Amino acid sequence: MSRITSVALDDLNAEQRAAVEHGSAPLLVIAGAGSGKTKTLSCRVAHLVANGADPSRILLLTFSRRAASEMIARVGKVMAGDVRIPWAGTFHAIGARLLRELAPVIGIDPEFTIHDRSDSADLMSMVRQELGVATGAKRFPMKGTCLAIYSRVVNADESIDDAVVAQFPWCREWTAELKTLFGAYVEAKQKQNVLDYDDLLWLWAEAMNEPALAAEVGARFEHVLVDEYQDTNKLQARILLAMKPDGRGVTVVGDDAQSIYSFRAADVRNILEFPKAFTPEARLVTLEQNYRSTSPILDASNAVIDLAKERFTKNLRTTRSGGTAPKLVSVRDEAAQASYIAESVLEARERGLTLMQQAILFRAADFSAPVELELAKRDIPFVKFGGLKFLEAAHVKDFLAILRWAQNGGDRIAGFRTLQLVPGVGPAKAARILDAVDEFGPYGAVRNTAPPAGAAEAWDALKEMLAAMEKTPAWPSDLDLAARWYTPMMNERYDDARVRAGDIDQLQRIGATFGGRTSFLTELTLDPPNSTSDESGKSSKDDDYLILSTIHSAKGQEWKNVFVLNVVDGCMPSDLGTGSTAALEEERRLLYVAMTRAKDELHLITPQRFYHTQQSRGGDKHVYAIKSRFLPEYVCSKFQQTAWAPEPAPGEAGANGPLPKIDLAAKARSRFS
DNA sequence: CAGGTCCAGATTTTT
DNA sequence: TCTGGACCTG
Repeated sequence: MSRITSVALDDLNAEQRAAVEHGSAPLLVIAGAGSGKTKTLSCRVAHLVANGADPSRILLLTFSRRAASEMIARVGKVMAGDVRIPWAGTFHAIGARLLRELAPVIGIDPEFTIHDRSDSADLMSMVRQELGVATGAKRFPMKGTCLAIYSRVVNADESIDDAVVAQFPWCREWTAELKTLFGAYVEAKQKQNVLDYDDLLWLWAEAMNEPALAAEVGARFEHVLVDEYQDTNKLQARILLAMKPDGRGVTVVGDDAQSIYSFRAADVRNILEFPKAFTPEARLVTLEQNYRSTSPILDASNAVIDLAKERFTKNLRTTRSGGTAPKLVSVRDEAAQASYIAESVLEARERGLTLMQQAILFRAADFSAPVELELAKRDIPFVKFGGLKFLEAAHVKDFLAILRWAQNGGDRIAGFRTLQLVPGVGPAKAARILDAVDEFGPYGAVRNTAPPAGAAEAWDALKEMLAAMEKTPAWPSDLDLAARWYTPMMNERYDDARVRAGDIDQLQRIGATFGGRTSFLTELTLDPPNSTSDESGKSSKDDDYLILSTIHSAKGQEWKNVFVLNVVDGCMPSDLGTGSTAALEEERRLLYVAMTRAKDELHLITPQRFYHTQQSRGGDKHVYAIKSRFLPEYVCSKFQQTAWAPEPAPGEAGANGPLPKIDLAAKARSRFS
């Protein structure tokens, strides 16, 4: 077994090695950007296993499923064997799995279904209607806001009053109503046997409040390793500490300079105060050697984060001397920004960089629309991460609702959606049928209802489908049943049904790889494919393509050549994020995260003007933008500052650049609405 | 009561 | 531009 680790250990620097070889006392690893965090963590897992730890008694909590599988793949490589870590995934995914197991003990039905964000918002809205809270003259917060407040309360372990005052001050007058609403919302979830994202953490945490249960679950895992610990929230910290009160076997890894999820109630204090949670204090290992970026890029990144108000890690060092200074490129507008990128990307490809070694990063998903248009025009393939989600497409939601309702007849949101697919069934009729579900089940309730006028065929088909799914649930044939029933309805409903049919096909194909309905629905809700072409692009998988990603979704990744869009006040920082210093500081860290993704080349682009979106075709109304406030003169001096203008196209005045793009962006979005 | 039309308001990042 | 709600019609 030592053969396995000794090879890998030679490859590590002193600090990495210390982290890998550390025993079972609690350990905090502060790992700067590009400091070999994944490598260290996977080596540590491999080292533990090589020294006798049982892989099935290791719990690996990572931020995304992708991070987990990458880690597992690397453990496999280091071990030169096929080591599987069965308990690896996000807090939410692991929570769901544990809760299904613990269900009988904690008084919930193990067949619960899980609501994603929009389902939860719909249920919130439904409860709000029934309660009549929102009937006053003044406007009650919208459903999404209600859910955000609720979520904040749960994840930050705060009172409603505190959460509203601190985060949603404009809702202060509604605090009492919100309390009532949340009470009713919780009741509705319980009655319908559905859990939302927050329940997965909260129920887990509450279960761990029971010492006997906490001891039982804690003892299952000899080692618990948590990645990206700076982005965990109060509730997640509570879970960890309850399972492992003395910290034995606990390793957490993170970087406070990369904390970018406070909008999800992530709390940097978790990582900063981690050592003090134990006696004796947890060991601290700091990784400051950067292996990713050239020194000019790292210098510029350090200069940006140097200006942060408070900070706990030191600046990173790199051994990668040489390389060119990062570029700060001024362009006329977003159209020019898009041309600049397209040309630079192609030029880099001429020099030998593949498209996959290059990425375009941005603060908000829709910033990339003009770039997408330009890339499409030039036939440059790309895949976009973040922003619009596969699961948010109406037809995908429809299809999954059918399966979810069959799984859990009590799930009113799923039933409501399914029933209203039938022409002639609206909210009232659907509600009446759902009221009968408790007694008769979905099939029974539908059978007892007269078919709506003109839709007898669809109604009969619905009955048949539900009967089949209820009597002999079978996988993956339930998928085919659902698809067969849904397809005619989809064709009726959408003009672009043909495109959508492709997605349903994909869902069937993905679904068939799961063991059953429950695991399919759970996994899909908790770890959705994070790019729209993730699933449909299988055939072109070995093709070369460019990555477009939100900065949030780019977490943990790296590319040789990185472009950051709209590094302009109002975009970075987003003008929504300038309200408080805390929010502003997070925006600064976001820029830092974006910059530190780059290995060899980095371009920050600042368009000078932005066209107003609401104006007639050909209009020229625009505002002038100024360079991001995170780039004062001193920081700029670390860059090569250039201006770039596209070659004027022959016979074109160049004034009608930006307008068609807006149309395309809308089209792209409406495809999924 | 279903379903269409019209208007007002919002508008980031994600499990 | 898009969504959600209010209102109107068959």
